[in-house]
Amino acid sequence: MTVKTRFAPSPTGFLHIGGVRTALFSWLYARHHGGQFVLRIEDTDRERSTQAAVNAILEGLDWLRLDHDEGPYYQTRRFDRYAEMADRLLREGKAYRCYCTREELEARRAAQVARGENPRYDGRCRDRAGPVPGMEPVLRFRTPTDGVTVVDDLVRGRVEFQNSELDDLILMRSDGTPTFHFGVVVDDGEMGITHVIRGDDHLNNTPRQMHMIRALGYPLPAYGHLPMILGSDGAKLSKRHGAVNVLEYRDEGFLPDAMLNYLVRLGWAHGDQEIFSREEMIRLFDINGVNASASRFDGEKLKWLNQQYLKSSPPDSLAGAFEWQLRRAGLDPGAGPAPAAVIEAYRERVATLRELAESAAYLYREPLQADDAAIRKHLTPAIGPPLALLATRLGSLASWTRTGIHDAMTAVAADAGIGFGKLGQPVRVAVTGGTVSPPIDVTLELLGRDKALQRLGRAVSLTGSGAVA
RNA sequence: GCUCCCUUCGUCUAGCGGUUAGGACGCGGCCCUCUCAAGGCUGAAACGCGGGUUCGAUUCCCGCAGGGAGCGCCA
Repeated sequence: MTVKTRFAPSPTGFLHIGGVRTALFSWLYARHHGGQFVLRIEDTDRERSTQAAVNAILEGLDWLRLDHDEGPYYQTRRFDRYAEMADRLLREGKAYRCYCTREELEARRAAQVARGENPRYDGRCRDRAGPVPGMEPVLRFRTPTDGVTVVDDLVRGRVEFQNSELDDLILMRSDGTPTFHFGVVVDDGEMGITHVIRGDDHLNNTPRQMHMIRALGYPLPAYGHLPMILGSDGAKLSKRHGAVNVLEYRDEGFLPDAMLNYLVRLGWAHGDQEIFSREEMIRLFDINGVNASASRFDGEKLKWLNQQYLKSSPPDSLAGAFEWQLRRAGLDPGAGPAPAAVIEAYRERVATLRELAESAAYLYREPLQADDAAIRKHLTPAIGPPLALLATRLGSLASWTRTGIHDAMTAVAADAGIGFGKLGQPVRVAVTGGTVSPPIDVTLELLGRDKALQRLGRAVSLTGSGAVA
């Protein structure tokens, strides 16, 4: 049997970080077993489904390169199929029409809760003789009333449910559209899904869906219910924990592989290993190793991982995303050094590509934006002459390389009778406008001779002016 | 309220009857150093509680407590 899994989001919002983890595990399971991965959009709720949400899901999966072999299927395009199956169940007596109104249902639920019972449909239309004139009924599934249903969950093990605790789910709404439960079951059956890997918020739905699958005559898939991802405070992951939309992570300058690597380690491990390439994830992942307990999302560790990826990726492979970040920051990538060189110099001092773009902005922006406090502190009158001397020496350098620059600086520092650092920081402030950058020789090399000399010259005039305290 | 699930450092986790309970993020210290990082070394930090089972429980079983999910003509 070839494995076939699916990711079945409902397009009612952006692609959530928890949804991505579910998609990842499902995708990994399929890839690990050489199977198929299906994407299915569960848009049966027409009120809340939007095209924008569909696009966000597609864009997110595409960014992460979680590719599917089939789909995307849209449930709204399969309505006639659900209707057929519904008719069949009705004819076979496995489903029945229910004429209870929402108000009646609600009142009964309230009464049940008041009595300390598990609120559920009481089955009163099960044996109703005829229709109620002028009313469109819903179609309900006739769930077995006794016995036990066992879910052999791939991550939780054996879970038992008393059928008496289950009620009769609605299959078709009074407007003739299918409900989520029915769509899922028909689709999983018809698409030949062998392993249903989803969030554990569905564990309670599983026994009911199993009954429906049997009634429909489909083979039962295996189930694996993944634990939730919580916010850093243990509460349900939401906006106030920071970004929950994957695309925000892209915008923040995270790398898709780092994202996946972080997510795969939430609930799964392979010994002490922290870094997994895509290939390793696929080779090593198995659902048996997945934890049953919920985990918290830790943005700090994600950043650390992202930097690990930044440091180990070929700079050229990061160039496109870096340039994209520059443009987002309103900078022109063509106005500065080659992206790969900047990445090379900065990747161990930033955690994200966005931070990189911010840190390296001085390379692309003209005129320089300088920090006043840094100028006051480092561009003192005393440093004026050495700076001027350095400018002269650099101006006559045969070739603009970091070693040549470094030698010139060493010589000027010696002439001035100061340590390298006493010269380095003022130069850094002069050319970057701040106190933080890669090694100063590398920084100057990156900037290029023209800009470096021009900024040095301006700094010299600053040291001689009243601008300095 | 009812049903179901979960419980190892602050966090992510390793562990699958006998370990000085390991690693990683974060945090502290030291080293390196022109700044910031990165890196190296190092330190503090955990088996929720109570019963069993067993020669022996972090590990198996049962309670309790705490946390979570579900209980819609939402998905």
